[in-house]
Amino acid sequence: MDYQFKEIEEKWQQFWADNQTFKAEDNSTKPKYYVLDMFPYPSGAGLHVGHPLGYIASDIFSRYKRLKGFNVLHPMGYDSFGLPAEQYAIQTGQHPAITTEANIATYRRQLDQIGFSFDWSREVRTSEPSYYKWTQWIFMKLFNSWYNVENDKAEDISTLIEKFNISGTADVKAVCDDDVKSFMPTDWANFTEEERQEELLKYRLTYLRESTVNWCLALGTVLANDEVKDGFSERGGFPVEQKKMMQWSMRITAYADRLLQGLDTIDWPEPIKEMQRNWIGKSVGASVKFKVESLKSKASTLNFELLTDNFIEVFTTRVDTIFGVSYLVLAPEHELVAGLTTPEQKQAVEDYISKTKKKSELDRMADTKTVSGAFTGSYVINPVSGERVPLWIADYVLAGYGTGAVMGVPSGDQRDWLFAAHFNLPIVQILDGQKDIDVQADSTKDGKYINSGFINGLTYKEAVPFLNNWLEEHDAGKAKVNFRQRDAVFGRQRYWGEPIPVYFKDGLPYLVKEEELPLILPEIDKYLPTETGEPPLARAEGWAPKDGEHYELSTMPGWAGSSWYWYRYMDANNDSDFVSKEAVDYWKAVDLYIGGSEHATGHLLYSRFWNKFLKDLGYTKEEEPFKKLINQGMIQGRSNFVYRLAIQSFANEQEGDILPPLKKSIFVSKGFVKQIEDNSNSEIQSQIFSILDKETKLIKDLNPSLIGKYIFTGNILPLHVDVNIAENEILDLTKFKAWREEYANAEFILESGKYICGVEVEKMSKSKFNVVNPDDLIERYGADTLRMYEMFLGPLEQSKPWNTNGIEGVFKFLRKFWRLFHNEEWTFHVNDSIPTKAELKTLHKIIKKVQDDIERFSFNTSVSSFMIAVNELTDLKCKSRQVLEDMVVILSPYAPHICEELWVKLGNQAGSLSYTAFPIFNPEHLVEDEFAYPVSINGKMKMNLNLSLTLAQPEVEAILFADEQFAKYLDGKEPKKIIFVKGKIINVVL
RNA sequence: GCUCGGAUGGUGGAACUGGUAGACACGCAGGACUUAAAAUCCUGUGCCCUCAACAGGCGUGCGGGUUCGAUUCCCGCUCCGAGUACCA
Repeated sequence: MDYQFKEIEEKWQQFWADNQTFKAEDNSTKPKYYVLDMFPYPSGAGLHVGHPLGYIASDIFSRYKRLKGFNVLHPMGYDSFGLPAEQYAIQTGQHPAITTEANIATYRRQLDQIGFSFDWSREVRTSEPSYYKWTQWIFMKLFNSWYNVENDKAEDISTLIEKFNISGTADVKAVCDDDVKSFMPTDWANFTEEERQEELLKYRLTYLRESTVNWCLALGTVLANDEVKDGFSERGGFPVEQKKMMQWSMRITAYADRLLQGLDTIDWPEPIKEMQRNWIGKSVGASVKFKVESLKSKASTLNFELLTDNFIEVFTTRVDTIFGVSYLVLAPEHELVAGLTTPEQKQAVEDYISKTKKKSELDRMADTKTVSGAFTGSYVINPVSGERVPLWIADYVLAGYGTGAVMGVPSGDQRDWLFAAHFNLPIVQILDGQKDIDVQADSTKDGKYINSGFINGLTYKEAVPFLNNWLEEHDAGKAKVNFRQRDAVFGRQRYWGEPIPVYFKDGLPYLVKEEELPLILPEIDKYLPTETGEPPLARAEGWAPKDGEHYELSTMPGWAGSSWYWYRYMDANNDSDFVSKEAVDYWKAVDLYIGGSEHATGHLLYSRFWNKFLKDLGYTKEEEPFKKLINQGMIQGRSNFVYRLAIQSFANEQEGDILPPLKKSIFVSKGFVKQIEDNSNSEIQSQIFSILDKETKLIKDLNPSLIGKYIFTGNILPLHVDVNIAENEILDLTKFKAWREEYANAEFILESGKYICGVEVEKMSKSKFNVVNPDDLIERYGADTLRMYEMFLGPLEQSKPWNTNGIEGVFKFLRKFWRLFHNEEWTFHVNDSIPTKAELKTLHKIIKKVQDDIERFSFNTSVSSFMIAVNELTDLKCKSRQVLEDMVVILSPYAPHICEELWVKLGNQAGSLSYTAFPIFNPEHLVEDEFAYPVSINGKMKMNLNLSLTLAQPEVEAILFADEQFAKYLDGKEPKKIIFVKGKIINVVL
């Protein structure tokens, strides 16, 4: 029978499901391999053709690894908490669990029909209590932990309490809040329970603290930094503002250095690593204290007490330039600004602050050219030189970074230079290596210091440690490392997320008991905040802790459930642990992770953080969770356009009713659009006229009293047309007329009898009619064709527009492959003949090629090679069972359904294909004894010469000079040099 | 601005360590089969010159360099895409 993909694919998908063919073994002597796809959020729109790209690649890889003798873990599940289902719930009242369930069903159906080899017995859903129980459990572990800098790892909070008991805060080196108290063990002993809890909260790895957060009014929730793009929420694009709120946060900053260092140990794409490095933003430098000059004599109204011993701390990466400081700048929001402003400058400073406030976050970011600022009237003292330095405020200093204060060194920093030039502040050269500092700043580190007091004559390398020591000795600063990364806000004022397992007593948070987990998400009547502005969970009736006042009303953010899910897959149905020790010992970490680069600074950073934390507590083994990461490229949409002529009714006459607007649309094929626009094709012009004349006449015949005629205005409107009704840019006119009622009687001006559509690359979206659905393609060509075509499209990591043109080629290939196993009458037919040399050569070429390609994730090139192999075997009329059976195994990771079918027809047991052995490459079959040497003259290829590969240069030269054709090229000249590379090339230099 | 990608026929792309540029596929053109169409099969297809063949010239974004030889390595530039942005 001809290749019946539908029947074959349904049959094998059913077989795999019934037999749990892809269930990974828990106890195996085989080496393990863990292939993971990024956790999908089951959206209502289902999968479009871009989504499965990465899944197909990881599936090919998984199937290949099984054939190579690995015990492969290849799971799938759903990150099923999230905003879209909740937004939908708000609009419709539908419980998000119901929407989510329905969406998951769609996803599952779509995934199944592509033929993925997932181990569905391990499916997880983050919104299931059996799953989020463990997300809550990890939260509790974080709450009960602190970061001990001495051991550079997280430890149970009890070890901190012990330190407090024995020596107070003296021995504690922790990553903690800035406002922790210093105390003696006796003080600790005298603290009340509330005081102790309050203090411990400042050390916990997840903590509650009043902090500035990104508040999104439209979504009614706070957002993490990575969820905000250019001042708008990433989901929905709503404005985001800064607000002070009591919030749960995760002390990810404790891990900043380890997160940074770990990047050097993992095989990830460089751009992703770079994004994480930038996000963490480590700067090595120094903090320096500038004492504030006493203002006693000048301003009697100021608070002297506050100021006398006050200082401003700045962070700098160029402490060596400190003698070049000509001013200091505070962020306008800095808390000291008000106190340090002199009465004379009060007006100017307040004006500036109110001007800054009016600027939106976005304006402030966009406007980086204009220099602005205001003088506070105060001075600070440069600790190294004792000089008075004026204190300014300016919005180029960000309150959120470093200390919110900057020392201005105009000669070394362009931004400072512009500021100084604008406000006439001194620009002092500090290195003899600096050039042209009257034109612009020179940030060089070359040369020796000048105008720099006690570091004059030193080099950069000498000056930095010297200054750091000096500052520390004089209590004026010290070497310091600063990070851009902030702690991650962890609470969301939303319903559809994991409840935070915390209740409150006397205003302090306490964990619920571990036995009470999971803390189930309660039912509520409406998915909206309460009238008093509390989160939706405040609506839950009777939802109260046994002890204490109320539960935490925020829920966890979207990234909570996805920050540890790869461990759950190792042991998905464990009721007593989030994952068993045995499972972790065996599976360890993800070997290959495939997903989009949009998770670079969110999921991929948080996951690494939780992973390190779980390792610190001894629950897991690996410092890094994802050993190798591949980013599949984005599939963009490819829109098709039709071009409608803009037609008007026009009349010269005064009397009578003018023609009604033309009901008929006239479309002109792409090739004529430009010609019409520049009036260069009179034939088309007259064609348009005659159509319009005909229409005019038609209407006037019906109603002779009408006046005027239809004319073409000269404008052409490009309109999106559904990509599914055009093929290879040729519009299917029948389908197009049926597409929209108003086009039923449309007219077309065709080129060579065809209507050619325009093309543009855009985002894939419904409104642009460029969404291609895998279901339709599977219906028409089958899953095996879709799988291979998605790979054939180009390199996995490259972004590209989807284009269905060409899928026929892959489909034809599979038919041709099927035909290899059949005779003219489509009867299955192979024989037991001994393979010929040529057949073996083809076979071993493809064995090697596919093996090499898969291991370097070059799936597109193996598809081409399969085509070549099948073309060759077809030409050789190969019917050898031995060769064809190996072909089935090699192709099976790519096109599993057709291969399963042929495998059984070849006499093998159903289902055994997935675990058979990948054919072993034997290089002997590729050994050639002849080679058609390209002969080039001066590097330009001229001819081929068939020579034995055993020949060395002298023999080759002899044959070459005896060659007639070559003599022609030589044209009597004497070669200067002959380069001979065995098996590669002969190049003659004339 | 900075960082990271990328640029090869009409199209998607191949050429893995410098060694025959354009594999494979789409599209297009011509042919076979057919009453016809679809499907299938065969042939051709980088550009220019040429009726055609032979032969030749030009060709991997642009300009240089290294080399017997460069899509591949080096220097400078242009354009496109992604990320990031007063980070002190």
